[in-house]
Amino acid sequence: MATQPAAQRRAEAKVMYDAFVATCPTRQVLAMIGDKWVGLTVAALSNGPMRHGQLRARIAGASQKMLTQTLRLMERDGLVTRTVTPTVPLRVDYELTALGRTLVPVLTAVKEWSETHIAEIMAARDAYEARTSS
Amino acid sequence: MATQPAAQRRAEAKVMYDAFVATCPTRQVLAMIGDKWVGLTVAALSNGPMRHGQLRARIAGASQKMLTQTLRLMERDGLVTRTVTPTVPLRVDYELTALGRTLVPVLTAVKEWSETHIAEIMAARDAYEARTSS
DNA sequence: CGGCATCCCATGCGATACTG
DNA sequence: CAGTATCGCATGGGATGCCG
Repeated sequence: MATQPAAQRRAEAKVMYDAFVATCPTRQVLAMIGDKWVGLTVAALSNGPMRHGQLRARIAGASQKMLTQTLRLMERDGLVTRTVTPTVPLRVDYELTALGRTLVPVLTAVKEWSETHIAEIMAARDAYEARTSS
Repeated sequence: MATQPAAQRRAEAKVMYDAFVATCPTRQVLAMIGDKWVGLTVAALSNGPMRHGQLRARIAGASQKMLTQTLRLMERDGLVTRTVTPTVPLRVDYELTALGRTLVPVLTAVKEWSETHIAEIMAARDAYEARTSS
């Protein structure tokens, strides 16, 4: 079948894109903080260490699985420390690292932009709905 | 079976969470800019209007479907304008709105945080790998 | 050229049940 | 109490082909 130019170009582009993503810090970080639960977790921990169960209660809506998964991810990326106290029953505390705390202002900036512009966004959505459903 | 406390509490918590998310500006915005392609698209358009095809080439890795979908979403949220010139062949230009441009500094802040701390993150990942695969 | 509809696979994520 | 494993549905997103 010789070559399949279109498909091949696509494949190459994808590889290049993947490589790009792999080396682009911003994309990685955006994926991280854009994660469904990371933002909330950082916010919850910004007041001090919390136990797994406390976080569960604080975040309400995250399944236990998702919370664990999110915390593991954040631990891996050096945003939180995980401290196990092997008593019975077990006790596990999570705390923001120095790196994790530097993320707080960034999330605050996003938060402020959000609160400032949410009304415009909602208005745009309403206008869009009105325009398209006519 | 009277009531099913656990399941019921879960259900209620979920409803409350959904309501919370629906009204929490930050979560909505985080979901928006955390979207796989929105960040790159804003970056691409920050230099001026671009045509659909140009964006395709610029972003390389986004399928046509995803690009269109992303642009629609951004149009809906009032971040970009979509201008159709009904020539043959068709020509469509996208441009950031005033609202869209206010988002640029926020993304820039994220970008700067990323570039500053990516090394730490990578180091944390390596350390984590080394620790867990031992 | 740009957009939409269809098909289809990969992944995300919740529910549940079990282990330490 | 914290975590893991399994299942199953819902969604994301790519490929392709047709229409304006």
